[in-house]
Amino acid sequence: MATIYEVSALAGVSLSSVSRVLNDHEHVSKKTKEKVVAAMNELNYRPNTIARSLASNRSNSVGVLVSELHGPFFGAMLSSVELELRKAGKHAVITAGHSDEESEINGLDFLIDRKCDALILLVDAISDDYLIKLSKGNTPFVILNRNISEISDHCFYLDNELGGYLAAKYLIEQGHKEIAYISGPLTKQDSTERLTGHKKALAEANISFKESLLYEGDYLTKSGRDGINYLIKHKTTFTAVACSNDEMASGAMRGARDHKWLIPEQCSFIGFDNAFFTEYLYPQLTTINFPVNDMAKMSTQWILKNVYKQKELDIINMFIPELIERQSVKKN
Amino acid sequence: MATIYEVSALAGVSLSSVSRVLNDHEHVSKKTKEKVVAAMNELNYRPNTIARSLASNRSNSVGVLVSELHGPFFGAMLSSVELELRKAGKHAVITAGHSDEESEINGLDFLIDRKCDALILLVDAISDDYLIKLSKGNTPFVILNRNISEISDHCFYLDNELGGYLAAKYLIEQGHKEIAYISGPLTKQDSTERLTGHKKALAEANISFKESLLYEGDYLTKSGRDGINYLIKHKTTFTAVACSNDEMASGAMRGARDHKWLIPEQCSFIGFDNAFFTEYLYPQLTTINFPVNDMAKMSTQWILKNVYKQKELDIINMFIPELIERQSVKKN
DNA sequence: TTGTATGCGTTATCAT
DNA sequence: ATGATAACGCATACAA
Repeated sequence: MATIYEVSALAGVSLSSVSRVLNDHEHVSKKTKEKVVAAMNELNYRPNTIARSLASNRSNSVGVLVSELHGPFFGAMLSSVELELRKAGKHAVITAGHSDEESEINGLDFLIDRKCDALILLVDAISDDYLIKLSKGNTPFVILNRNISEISDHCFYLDNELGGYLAAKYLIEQGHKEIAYISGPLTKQDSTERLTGHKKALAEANISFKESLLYEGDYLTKSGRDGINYLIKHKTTFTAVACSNDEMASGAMRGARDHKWLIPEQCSFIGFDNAFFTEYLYPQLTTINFPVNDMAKMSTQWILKNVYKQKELDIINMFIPELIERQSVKKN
Repeated sequence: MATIYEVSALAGVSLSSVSRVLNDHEHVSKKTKEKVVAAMNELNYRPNTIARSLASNRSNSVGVLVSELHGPFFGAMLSSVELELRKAGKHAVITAGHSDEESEINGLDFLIDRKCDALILLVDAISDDYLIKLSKGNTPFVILNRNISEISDHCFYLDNELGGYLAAKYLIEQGHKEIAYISGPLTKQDSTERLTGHKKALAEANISFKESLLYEGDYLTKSGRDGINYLIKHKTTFTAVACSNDEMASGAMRGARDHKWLIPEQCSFIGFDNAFFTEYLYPQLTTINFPVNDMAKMSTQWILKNVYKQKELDIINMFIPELIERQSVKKN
């Protein structure tokens, strides 16, 4: 591997000059620039990014810390971020936190230690306080899917309450009064917000919320199935079930079908997120759209603007959910 | 940020001693080690990984280059790799190649430049030759989902031909003779292998393969739907359709249903991969199991063994697919 | 076992 | 506009 030394020797200029053309500095004569470029090509020179990072304290890469690497939601999110970053000539360094505090902090430290210029965080185990403290450090970051008021201009999230509200309201409009709810972990902000919205819609329609119709799942498909089984086993009656996300909704439909229920004739289902697979379910799942891609794009553009000074843009921190009407809900 | 200098000063020992305890060297007296550790704690010292990389030429991280960051297959794969790596105290640096040669090489260079100790590659645009040449370089790597004979001991892959064979054989056993086939891009090795297996099973049963029953998709859900529409539009007749992966199978089922077909009564479907969502489809999808997690785990263990000298293990390069019988195929 | 000195490949601060 | 030289923070032969 050729170094900057050899380039400078071959080009007959100083180290500094080589470094300058490398970094697109102004004030370099056309002539020397040409000599340097020629030498670089001849030597097939490739800058050592590690050495650059050490000397400059930056890396042209942004760290992404996400709860899990699989699942439709995270997948979509990672894809958008990486694409947007690469278009800007930056790289993503991706790591998983597994919703475990120690593990998340571990991943965070890794990214910071690797001198990422900025971070995109999608974490739920790390406390608000920790993040607020982190914001005083010197690695800028944005937070996805979570709103911390003290640093809310760095946060990008969905109006989850509105989403939960829209789902329930729609079911009610279709004539449903007995509505079961399969929730995500109630330790997570988005879960509780969605549930809050759900309750709000019920209240507006003068329908009382029954604890017996609530099941707390974990956002994974299987817990949707467990949820419906739980509800059936406890002999609760309901004509529709709202789910905190699409994966649980698909699990719930599967569970209902195991009991020979007809969907949506005997029971309606509504999901949340509008994951890619929802329109391939049968019946196609009515759900709430979560503009993940927009959110991911916006957050990386925030970084492009604030950290790399690359572009201007209007920042939107809160995104709006919308009802996607398909075929899993029936007029009652 | 405290440096090794300050630690050495506070501990009253030399730089080298600090460096030694940092790297768990033998031949360090208990006494000095204690002094150093104490100093580190007091200063809240955190080693600079970049400087370490520069000086040592390694990074304790392995690079992962994958075609896409989303999709059930890649998600499962990334998850397994990251988990296995972290258990071993190593980190994953993940990047996407988007099945585009320039982009893949770009990602590859990034990982190599970042001094990853090893690479895990799931790429399909980069040529065999390029990879063979790369194998002579000094960054060790493994290749997933692809077998290049010259470096086959670094390759981990499925017996795709067997998979395609098993799927078709099963359909034939159920009495199907007119079998449509929705394939992945025939430029990709796995696609052609699966198709080859399919044809082999047909041949064994003396059923001639009809080009008119073949549709070439792109592994995405939508192309499954497009495929079934194409087949219907061209008035081909068939009682079953085999798909190169589960996503296309789900799209195909959706398409068939749009035409009011009953599944599996009027038409049977079989997928490939056994993605997480297949048992939540309706009817539950009969498919071929691809042990992605095992493969991912094996490949990272190969690295743990060969690069980090961490563990012994028996290497398996080729993984075996199995039929997963569910409810989307009917006796004909 | 411990310490000294040098190198790793750049960037950045000065002069010139 | 260009060049010398000192960081950057650590690893590692080599010497002691």
